Amino acid sequence: MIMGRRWGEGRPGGRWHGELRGCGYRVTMPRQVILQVLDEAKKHLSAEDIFIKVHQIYPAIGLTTVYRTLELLVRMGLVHKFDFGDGRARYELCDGNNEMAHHHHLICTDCGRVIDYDDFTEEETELIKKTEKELAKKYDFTVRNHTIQFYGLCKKCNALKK
Amino acid sequence: MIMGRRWGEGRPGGRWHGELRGCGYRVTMPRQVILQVLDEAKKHLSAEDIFIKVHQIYPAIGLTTVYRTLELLVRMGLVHKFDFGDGRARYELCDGNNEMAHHHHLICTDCGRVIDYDDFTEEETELIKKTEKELAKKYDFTVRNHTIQFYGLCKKCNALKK
DNA sequence: TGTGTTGCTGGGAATAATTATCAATAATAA
DNA sequence: TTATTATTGATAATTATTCCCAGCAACACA
Repeated sequence: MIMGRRWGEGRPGGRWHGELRGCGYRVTMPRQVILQVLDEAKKHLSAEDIFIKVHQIYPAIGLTTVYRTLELLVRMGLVHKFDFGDGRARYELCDGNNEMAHHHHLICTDCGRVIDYDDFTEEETELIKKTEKELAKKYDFTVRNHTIQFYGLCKKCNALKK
Repeated sequence: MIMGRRWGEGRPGGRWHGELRGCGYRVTMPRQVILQVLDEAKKHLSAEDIFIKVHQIYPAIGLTTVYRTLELLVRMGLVHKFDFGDGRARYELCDGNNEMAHHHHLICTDCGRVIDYDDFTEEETELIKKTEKELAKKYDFTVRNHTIQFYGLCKKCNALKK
C-alpha cells in the first residue's frame, strides 16, 4: 500500500511538487498554498478571491505573489485563465487529473452571472479533439486549452425585460 | 429599383438608423461613425483602435464616448466583445447580416498573437446550435452569442521552444 | 547538517484600461 | 422654431495588474 507513493502526495500542497520541480521551479509556501486553494475551490476564483483565501492560511502572502504565481501556473499549463468580460480574470485548476470535471460557461450580459455547465460534453469532446487536430495541422498551432462561452440573458434578467 | 429603400441605407453610417431608433436611441454622429469604423474593420479592434480611427473621420470624438457607445452596442446585441487575455477588450460587429463571416480564435499564450479561423465543419455548427437549444431549455437562458477560443502556442513560439 | 548561490517574495509605487462626474451640446418631438 | 432631454467630451477617479528592489529562503553541494 505504500509503494508507488511519491513525495508530497499526502500533503495538500505537496501534490504539485513534481510539476514545479520538473520545470525547474522552487517549491515555496506561497505556491503550495495557492495551488491548495485552487484545488479546494469549487469554482473559478479571481486573483483577489485567491489572495483572501490564501491569506487565511498563510498571512504573509503578498498580492503581487498571487499574480506572479498565477501567471507562472498558467504558463505551465496547470491553471486556466478565464475572462468573463467584467474586467477581472478568473483562474481554475486545469482538469488534467479529472480533479475537476471539464466544463464551460454561460455568461449573462446583463447581470454578469456565470453559470457553469458540463452537460453535452461527450459529443463535444470528440468534436473538439478532432477540431484541435485539424487546427494544429492547418495553422501549425499547438492547442493546450480551450474555452467555450455562451453569452445571453439569464432567467432573472430575461424575466425583468418583460 | 428605388422601392424598398429605407432612409439612411445609402449612407455608410446610416445603415443602423433603424436599430438605434428602434431601441429608442438617438442617431448621433459618434454612433454612426463608430458603427462605420466597426463595419469597415476586417478584424477585432480595441477601444483605442476604434478611437483613433473614428478620430480621423470625426475629430471631436472623446474616448469616453467610444467606451459608452461600445457598451451600448454590446447591450443591443449589435457588437460582440472579446477578451483575449491581454488586458484590453476587443470589439467586432456581430454577423447578423452576414457582413462578417462567423469565426473563432486561436490565441498564442506566449506572444499573444490571435489567429481567426472560420473553417468549421458542418458537424461543428450543428453541435453548437443543438447545445444552444438545450442550454436554453435547461437553464432558461437566452443565448445571443458565443465564443470559442483555443489557447496554445503558435508556429513561431513553438519553434522557439526547441 | 551547514552554507552559498540565486530564485522568490512582499510592499509600495507605477501603469493602463475603463468608468464616473457634470456642464455644455445637439437630436427629436411638438 | 423651440423646448425637452438624451448625449457628449474633458477631466478626474477607479481598479486590476505589473514593475521595482532590497531582503529572504529553497536547495545544490559540500
